[in-house]
Amino acid sequence: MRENKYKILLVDDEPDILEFMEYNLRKENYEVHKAVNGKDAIVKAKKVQPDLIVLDIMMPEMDGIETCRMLRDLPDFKNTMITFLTARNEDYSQIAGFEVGADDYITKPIKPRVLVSRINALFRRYAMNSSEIYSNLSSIIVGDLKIDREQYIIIKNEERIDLPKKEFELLALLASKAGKVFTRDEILESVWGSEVVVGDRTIDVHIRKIREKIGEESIKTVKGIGYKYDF
Amino acid sequence: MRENKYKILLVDDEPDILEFMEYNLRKENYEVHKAVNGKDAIVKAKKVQPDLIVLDIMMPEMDGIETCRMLRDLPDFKNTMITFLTARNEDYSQIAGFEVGADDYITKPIKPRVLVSRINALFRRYAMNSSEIYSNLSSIIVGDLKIDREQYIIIKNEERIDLPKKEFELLALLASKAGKVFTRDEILESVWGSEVVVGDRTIDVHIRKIREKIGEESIKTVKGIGYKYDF
DNA sequence: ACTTTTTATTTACATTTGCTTAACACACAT
DNA sequence: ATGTGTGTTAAGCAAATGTAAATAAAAAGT
Repeated sequence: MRENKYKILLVDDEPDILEFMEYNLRKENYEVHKAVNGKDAIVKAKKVQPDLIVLDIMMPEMDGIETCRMLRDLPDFKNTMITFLTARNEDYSQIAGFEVGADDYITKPIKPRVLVSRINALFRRYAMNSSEIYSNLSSIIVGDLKIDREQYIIIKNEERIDLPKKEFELLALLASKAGKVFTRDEILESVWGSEVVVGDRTIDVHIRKIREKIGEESIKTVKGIGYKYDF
Repeated sequence: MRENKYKILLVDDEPDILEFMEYNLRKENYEVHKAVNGKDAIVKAKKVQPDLIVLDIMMPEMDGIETCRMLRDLPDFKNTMITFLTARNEDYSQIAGFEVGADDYITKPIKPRVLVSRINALFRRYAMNSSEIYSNLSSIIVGDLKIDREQYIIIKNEERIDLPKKEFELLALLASKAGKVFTRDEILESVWGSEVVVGDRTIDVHIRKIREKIGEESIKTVKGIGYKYDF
């Protein structure tokens, strides 16, 4: 178990929303801090060293994306979880957001139930990543899946699954940071490399084949952005 | 059993972390030494000849990966265990440090329990490698195969098979770590040596001849990666 | 030293496998 | 309706590996 509470920093220019989120997250026993703009966020973040930062995208002066970029440039926050708060229809800002290194996003209007379960899920994975399960460096374990780089096989329910190279690399990427949304560009960059140019449907087809082999549930589509491994 | 304690060299630029780890490892009866940067690490390592070196990746001047590379270039530390200390959630592209020859990694923040059990596990493996496997150096047994290095012969089902040198070395390599996929490069490096240049089909032909003699099943092709011995 | 035999490598092609594409279906939002 | 993005399928293509036979190199025998 954990000695002290998880720390969350909420960043939004609307005090009502801050209050609302704070109320719901405190109930879940998180330690909540608040900031009302980008600059404030950076100052507070340095002070409290939160485990998770929730950033509203639309803010006057310095928006969430810019704030995220600045946070990621500071060594302290290279590995802090960051999730965006976005209005449902802002496709453009969403896409820009993930290239800056966000892990997840939550859409407005915020429903308490969704907010809480989403954040709980993030912390579940976060806890896993730092625990002993990682004892063997050549294999990643996430949920009921074991990805063994050394043997180049996947194990699910004691059962071995062989995947071709591209499928393996793609799954390994998604699983390397469960819960994080990977944009199509990130996937291409990482699995195919920067020079290679492939068609629009290539990733989808690979995703489909992986789903065929390990089940439909684990890989979730995030429309307009990309895919994430979830369990 | 072992007459004297295992020696561990801890390398980190933050004295607090050094102290913290030292305290927990001494309790477990390890002999602990410390270094505060890469250069210092190499000096101390030469002096104390540790069994395990724990290297922080993020260090000013010479980082952990660079230090590891330099250590591995010294004949004394070719077989010393090295593990990295890394911030959690660093995706595995950064953990490319393992190509430098690390044995494990431990994530920060460090929990005493995890640290200790992880290091104990490493020494358990270490002890195995230097006792059972090496004491028996002349013969490896995997599945229904016995590989006798001394006599340069293979025994399968009580039956003696002699293989020419290259085929023998190749099979011995694959069998030395059953299940592990050896890339073509690893095979070339290990069986042919780094300077030798041979054609594209050379390995395949040898694999084919081995399969002809010991059966098709045991050596599996992993397309795009290499071969593995599996049973 | 020369011949023979064995082992290693290359060549040229066959075969297999996996990757990508194209064409269309579907879902969802405007 | 129309547009945008993703799902699905099958087919063609390309890359990686398999294979046999020829050649080269090394070892062994005479």
